[in-house]
Amino acid sequence: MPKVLVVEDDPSMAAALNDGFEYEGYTVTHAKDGATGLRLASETAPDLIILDVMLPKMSGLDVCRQIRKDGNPVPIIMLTARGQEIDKVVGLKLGADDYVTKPFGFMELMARVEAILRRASGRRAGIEAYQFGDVSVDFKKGEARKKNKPLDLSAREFRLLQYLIEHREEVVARDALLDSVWDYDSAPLTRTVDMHIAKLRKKIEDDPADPRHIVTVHRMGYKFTG
Amino acid sequence: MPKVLVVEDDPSMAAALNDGFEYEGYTVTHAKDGATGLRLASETAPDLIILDVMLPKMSGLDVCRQIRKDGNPVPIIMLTARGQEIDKVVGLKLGADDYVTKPFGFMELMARVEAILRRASGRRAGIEAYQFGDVSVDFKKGEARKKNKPLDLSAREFRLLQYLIEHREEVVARDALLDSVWDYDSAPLTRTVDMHIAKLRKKIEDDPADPRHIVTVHRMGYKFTG
DNA sequence: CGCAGATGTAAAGGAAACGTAAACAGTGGG
DNA sequence: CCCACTGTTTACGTTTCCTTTACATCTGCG
Repeated sequence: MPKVLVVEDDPSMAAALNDGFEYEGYTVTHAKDGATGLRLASETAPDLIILDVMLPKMSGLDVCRQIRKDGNPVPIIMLTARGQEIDKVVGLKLGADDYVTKPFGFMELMARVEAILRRASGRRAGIEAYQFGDVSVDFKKGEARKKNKPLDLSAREFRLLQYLIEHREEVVARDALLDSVWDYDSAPLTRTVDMHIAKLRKKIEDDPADPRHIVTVHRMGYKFTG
Repeated sequence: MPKVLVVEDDPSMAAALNDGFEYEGYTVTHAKDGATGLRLASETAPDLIILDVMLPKMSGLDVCRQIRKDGNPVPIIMLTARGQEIDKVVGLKLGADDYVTKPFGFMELMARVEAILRRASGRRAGIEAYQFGDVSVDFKKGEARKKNKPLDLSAREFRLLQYLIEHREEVVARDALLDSVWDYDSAPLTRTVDMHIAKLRKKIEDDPADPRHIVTVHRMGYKFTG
């Protein structure tokens, strides 16, 4: 049962996060300003910190910077208002692990939280079956369906999809895929990955030209969202 | 390593259960709606089903009822939200084995799971006999028949067929077969497996050129479907 | 807008996997 | 020793699908 520290000055937002996380089984600690957040970050040793960028007095960026300065590697997710996109780069540079732009759905936040906690705990699922949208995949049986109709996936496509799902909500680099799905000793000099991504999209996406599940992150790789 | 099927539409709850069970060493399959849950319940033959009562379209109660209607005696634990206490009686009447009210601690759930699995631990061992289509096999006696006529299977063919049947509906890799049916320390550099598959097909399939029971999954292995 | 690098995607060889027959090898019985 | 039987390897034709290539399109940036 992970502990979450929410640093947020807006009472209604704080209450919403509190309720949401508690419903999901997390233990929540709440700080209304940066100084308190900083203190609780070291005192309560949370597994994760949700940090609003806009805070009275001490900004979330300062809090983040100070936490890292103290040598605390706890995962941090930043909340930014729309139009503060600049903060993305700055925040990530300062040591945040992810950021979410307000307004956001709680599900979206939870997806990131889970991805980050999964990453932090180093546990990889080894998923045997998965379902997203109208697609279901059973890796053990080597079967996939969309709208309950069989999908004809090749072996490579299965492995690629499995890897993406096991790293869902994370950006996966091409050479990471070449490493794991193929057995290349690193060599991003081929377009093979892109090729297979395209084939996969054609099979599992409703509109392959506007993919919802396998999205490309320019200059970084691909990300599965399901 | 028992298999658990989680039927839950809420992604974060599903993820929490998934992580928890995997941490405890269980193999987890996940369905996001009742129809999929129903299908996976029969296809993956889980040792236990965690079933949310509140599901889109088909309610957990309906899923439970249908599973029992299909004659599947798998233990089922229902998840109900607080205030749905009525469901307890209904659920248990419909054939659920236990129920847990949300929110709940994972420890509490695990205690019930273990209790139920201990109770239902009439674990299935190595298969002794099996029947599919017009073929029947008795591994204990070492006898096989097709259309009621004796089939002449060699010892190796028996072991191969037994392994395939014990893993029916799953894709079995060649090196897994070499490991289990032969005693090779892994070395897919031989065509022996393919050879024996061909021989088996010639004996048990109606049309060996278009096999229905032992199908090949390109680049992955073979799959028995009975 | 225009450029450079990155990505989408269709088409085309070509490599790898597979089915199968036939040769080869080991074993036990008469 | 020969034979029957089983299991393994080899060889080759066929099928599958992986990779490469080529070009169109897009993105980020000045």
